[in-house]
Amino acid sequence: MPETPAARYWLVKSEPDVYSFDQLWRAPGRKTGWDGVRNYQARNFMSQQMRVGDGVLYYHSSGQPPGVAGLAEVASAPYPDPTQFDPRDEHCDPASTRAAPRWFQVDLRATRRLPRFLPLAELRAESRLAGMELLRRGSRLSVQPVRPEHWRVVLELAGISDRN
DNA sequence: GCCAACGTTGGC
DNA sequence: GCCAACGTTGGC
Repeated sequence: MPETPAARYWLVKSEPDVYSFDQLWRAPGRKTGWDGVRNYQARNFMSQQMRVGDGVLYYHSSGQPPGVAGLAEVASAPYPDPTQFDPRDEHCDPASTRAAPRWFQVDLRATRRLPRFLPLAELRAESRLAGMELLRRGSRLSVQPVRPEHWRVVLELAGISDRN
C-alpha cells in the first residue's frame, strides 16, 4: 500500500486587534509570514513539524468572544524570522545571529472563511473536543497541533465539510 | 481590569 | 540545579 504523509493540522492564535483573519484574507496572496513567535515549543512546531499544505485553524485570542475565525494552510517551509534581527522591532532578539538564528517562522495563507465564527464557548461545550490542547486549563501555546478528529469536529461545528 | 497559569530569568 | 521573582498570556 502506498505510504502517504499523515495529514497534519494546527491551530494558531492571533489577537484580532493585532492581526485578524480578515486582515490575512485581504493580504496579498492571502498570505503572511507568521513572525514574532517567541516561545520555543511553538517555534519547534513551525521549524520541525509543519509541512506545506498542513491545515490551520485561525484562532482569535482575547477577542470578544475568542474563537476560531477561519481556515488557513501552511504556505512555506520554515525560515528565519526577520524581526529577530531588527533593532526597531519589538521582537528583536539581540542574542540571535544571522549565522545561527534562534527564531523561525512559516508563511500562512488563508484558505476559507467560515460560514460563521466559532466561539470558544461552543468548543468547550462539545464533548468530542475534550482533550484538545486549546481547551486545556491554562493553555497558552500560540502554535499547537490539532488532532485530525478534532479538526473534523471543528469544521462540522462551523458548518462546512471536510474538504477545503 | 482582574488574576490564574505559565515560561523565562537570574541569584545563589 | 533550584526556585523565587518577574513578565506575559488570555479567559472572564
